[in-house]
Amino acid sequence: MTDPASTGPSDFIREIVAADQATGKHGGRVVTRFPPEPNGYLHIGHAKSICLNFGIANENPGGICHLRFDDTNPTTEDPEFVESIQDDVRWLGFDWHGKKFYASDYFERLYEFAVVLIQKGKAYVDSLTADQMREYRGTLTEPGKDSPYRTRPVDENLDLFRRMRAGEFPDGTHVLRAKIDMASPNINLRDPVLYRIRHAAHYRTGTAWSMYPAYDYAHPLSDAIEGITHSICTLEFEDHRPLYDWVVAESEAAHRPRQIEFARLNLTFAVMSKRKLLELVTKKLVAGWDDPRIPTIKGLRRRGYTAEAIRAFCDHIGVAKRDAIVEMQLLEFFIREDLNKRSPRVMAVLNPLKVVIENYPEGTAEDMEAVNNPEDPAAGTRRVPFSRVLYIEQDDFREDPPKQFFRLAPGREVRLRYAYIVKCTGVVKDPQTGAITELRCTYDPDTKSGSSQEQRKVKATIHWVSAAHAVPAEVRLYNPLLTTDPTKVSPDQDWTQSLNPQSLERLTGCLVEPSLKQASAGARFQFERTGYFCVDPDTSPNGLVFNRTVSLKDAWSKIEKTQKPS
RNA sequence: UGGGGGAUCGUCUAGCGGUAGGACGCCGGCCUUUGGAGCCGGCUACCUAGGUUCGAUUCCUAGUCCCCCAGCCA
Repeated sequence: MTDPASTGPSDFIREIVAADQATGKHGGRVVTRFPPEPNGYLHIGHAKSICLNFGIANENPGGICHLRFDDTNPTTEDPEFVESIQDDVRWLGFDWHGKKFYASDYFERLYEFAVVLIQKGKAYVDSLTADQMREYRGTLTEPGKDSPYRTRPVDENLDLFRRMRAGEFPDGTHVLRAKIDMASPNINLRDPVLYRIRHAAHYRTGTAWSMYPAYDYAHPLSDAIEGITHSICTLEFEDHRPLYDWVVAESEAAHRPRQIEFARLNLTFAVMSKRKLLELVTKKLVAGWDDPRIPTIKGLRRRGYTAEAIRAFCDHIGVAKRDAIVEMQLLEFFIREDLNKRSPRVMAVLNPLKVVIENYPEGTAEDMEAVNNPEDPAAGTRRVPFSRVLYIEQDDFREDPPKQFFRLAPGREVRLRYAYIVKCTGVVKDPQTGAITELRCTYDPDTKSGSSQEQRKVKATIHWVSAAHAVPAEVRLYNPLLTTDPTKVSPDQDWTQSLNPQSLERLTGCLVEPSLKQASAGARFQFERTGYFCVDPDTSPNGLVFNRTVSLKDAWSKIEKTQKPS
């Protein structure tokens, strides 16, 4: 038996690559590419593709994965996106080793290929309007019919195409189309558009061009030019493959890449479409591309996700052709698993409840020794100040404790983590509202953490902070952005209606242990018993701000739910 | 009612004619100064119907269901 941990991911695409390597199909070369269009930020779905393409390249000796910006539509693309994409790929831990390309680099060569196509009688300039073209295209069940311009002489096509480039015609007046088969049952083969006129400035080529190549033309040729061996894309391009192959073959490129399709990633309760993500950002329904509630790489990163966790997730969801929706819990599992090993533990009280230890001397404090990470002895220990007045979590006290509630209640004992066992002796309430404002407790000096007298067992240990030493902080809790399954929302209704109004909970009165005072943006911690948190860039000298990356698994909340069936 | 794909535990995924496996999740238990982590055990699946075969999730046939395609988006 081989150790599954040492074999790495395996899937049908890697099998194809391995088979090609075995037969020497590409002379031992493995060249993949990640080809984003710079019209938005990368999200977790792109991460799957990145891990696949760069992963395959990394696994094969001499393999390489190109980063190519598929920038053939100047109206939606922007250098801001180019920057963010590069940043995200690097952050995820991948390197294109200088192989960074742009489809726009190939515009001149693409033009030359197109001229050859025209000369061969394989492409023509069509002057139908967009509406007419739609009519001529036919339907799913009826064949299309030839455009009257389909038989335009080569010389005229050449002249028109040259003048399209020169900018002589307004948008929409002409297109260059492949001459394939208007009766093909595959609609993509019914003379697809190769070039369209667009008098728009391109972020890289400026106004040099007044027409731009279409994806179906630029993409296969870009792959061929770069010597891509395996061109991996998502399922919706499956029926474009005959066109992909046609373009490569007709252009007589020296190299023949193979397109292979796989199912894109879907995640429960996550907004994954580029269109919707853009809508959230532009309508300011979220704070930006890095809002921790959206599954962009920037959002996940700000939320506290690690590149390692995202990569582990991508390696474990697999690559296949069936449509699938991965449960968010799986992503959460991988971030918990990673953070459990690496993040230092601290005590932080999110919803403070004041506790006075009546028999503890006033005006003094003692330092308690706390373990930084029980999973990593090398992380050492730290000192946490303890004193007479503390704060504990409101959830850790119940005046009328339900069954199986092990925490503090009148007359009950709990251990204060790394400190003493305390007993609740009294409850102080607001005379007007009846709300609990303070707990009175006594402590047992013989039960100090780590002391030799420490024999007594209590059912629960709770976290705390010392009132005189604690540091105030804001804590942001994130809940799913969508209240309903995104795939269940009918296309004609406004999907933003299903946004969860409680997706962001800002807790402003939190108190954290003093060791956190100097924590800098990006630092990750486990708040004991609560979850994993990271310092948000909004943190300033005026105050700490934490994001909850993910909660800890919570056995009590499950018990509680079964107790009160609603 | 054209064409292209796909159907295996609740979810994701393996299987390549020979005991249907893993992960997440869920349910028990152990352990625990985090109701965390860890450990142990359990749960649930081959879309249907025929056929080939000693033997079918796998091969064949016919169905059923799901996804994608009628942008001058990618």
